Amino acid sequence: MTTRTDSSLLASVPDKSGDWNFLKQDVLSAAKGLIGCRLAVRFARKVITARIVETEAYHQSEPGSHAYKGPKGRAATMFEAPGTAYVYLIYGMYHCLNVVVCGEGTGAAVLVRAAEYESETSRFSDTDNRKLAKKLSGPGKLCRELQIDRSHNGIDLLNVKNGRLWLKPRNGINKPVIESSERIGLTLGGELNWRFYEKDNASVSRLPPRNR
DNA sequence: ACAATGATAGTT
DNA sequence: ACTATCATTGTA
Repeated sequence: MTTRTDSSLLASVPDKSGDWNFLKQDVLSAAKGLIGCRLAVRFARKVITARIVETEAYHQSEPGSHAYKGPKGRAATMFEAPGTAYVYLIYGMYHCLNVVVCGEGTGAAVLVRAAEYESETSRFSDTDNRKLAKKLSGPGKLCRELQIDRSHNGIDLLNVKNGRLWLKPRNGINKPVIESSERIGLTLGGELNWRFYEKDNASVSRLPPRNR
């Protein structure tokens, strides 16, 4: 409830105008910048929006990334234009949604690990809200719930028209408070703190690892 | 702790 | 062709 002008708060306002240049910068800036952005998904009767609260960065320069071995097979999508969707099947039963970042010809993407539904939570009970908060909390759960699969691989997430799936910039003035940790579930590249999530958000998929 | 489930990449 | 591995999750 502050009334004076705070320049650190105003600094994030340009995101509201739909400036996606941060996706074309380094992969870590892109991963952090996507926290707070919204995912819009068109269903038959409505458009659902969900606010991204957890991401992971992947880059061709490190062995944890599918792009490490070059633009072959499924990883070819990671070398396409920033804003392209990279969707793949994992463990035979789940899908993972990534946003391709950096530049065309560079293999880099940001895994969308968790999001929260944007609206109509307050009129439910606390227990219902806790359940709702967990619906999109994990890369596989998010894709299952939003019905995202490999048919969405390669689509342009920055093109609002005629799409089923697209990105919207941050809404609101405050920048999310972001923390980082190691990426989840990797055997290679596990030492990098390339996972980013909004502090204290109930929809984040996991707490940071206890040991260091 | 582990099973479910299938694409992928590496090895015969 | 065969096999191990997986950017996961739900159940025990």
